[in-house]
Amino acid sequence: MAEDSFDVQGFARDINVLLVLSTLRHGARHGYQIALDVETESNGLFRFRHGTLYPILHRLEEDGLIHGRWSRREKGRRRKEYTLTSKGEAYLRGEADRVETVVDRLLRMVRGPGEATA
Amino acid sequence: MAEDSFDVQGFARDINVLLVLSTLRHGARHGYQIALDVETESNGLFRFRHGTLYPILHRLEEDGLIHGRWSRREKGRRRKEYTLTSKGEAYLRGEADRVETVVDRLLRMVRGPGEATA
DNA sequence: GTCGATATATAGAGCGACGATATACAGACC
DNA sequence: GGTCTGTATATCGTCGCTCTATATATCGAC
Repeated sequence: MAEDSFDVQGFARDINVLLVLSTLRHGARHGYQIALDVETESNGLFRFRHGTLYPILHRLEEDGLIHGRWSRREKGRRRKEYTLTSKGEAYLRGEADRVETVVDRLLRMVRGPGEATA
Repeated sequence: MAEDSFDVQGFARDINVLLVLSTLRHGARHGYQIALDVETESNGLFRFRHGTLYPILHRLEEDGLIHGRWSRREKGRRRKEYTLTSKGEAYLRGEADRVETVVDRLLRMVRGPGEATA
């Protein structure tokens, strides 16, 4: 019996979602800060362009994985602060495991059963 | 000093390329057989639609990672048999390591430093 | 007063997988 | 003879998603 097929096309999006949600594990963040955090914490390996980030934030909020509210500031451009919902937390854990499993299976196929990991 | 940024968009393609090249490690294959092998060996987790597969094969041949030649058969539809070139073998090894590294870094960020792997 | 950093947002371009469709050969079944 | 299924390669149009570019807005520094 064949299992569910892996969605290759949606993988890029999955990775971006994981990155956004993971920064919110440490507390509330607004969009611009999320982009900075991801780039800093990954030493530039992962990076968000704002044309990618904001649509993702809107979609995640719509899906109930994050919750956003406009913070009131006396000075500066207004920000939208996002927090991780319990639904988002659960998704984050499940998705991380799923990515690990899929890539593990992929590397096993690519390297063959007898070949050790570098 | 920031390292090179990870290309999120090209990751789906990278995965498909890895799958194609890995089946050719076991010997020459034609396109249709590659698709069957990938699906069988992964127990249906990974899967190729022919609208995806053939363009990839053409591009890989153009890039010199695989080499194709039409097999002469008395009966049946003619096939194009592909073999892995030395360039393709090298790419396969390097790319597998790269995927592993990137995903490792991703999961480390997502799970945090103190959290063990499931 | 203009430049750069902060901050959010959208429209359009472009890349790549996917679904549909086409072509072609062979065996089975009626 | 005609149809259906399985083998086998190929292309086109669509769709989803990232990326570039652009727009708007606030503020400090020069």
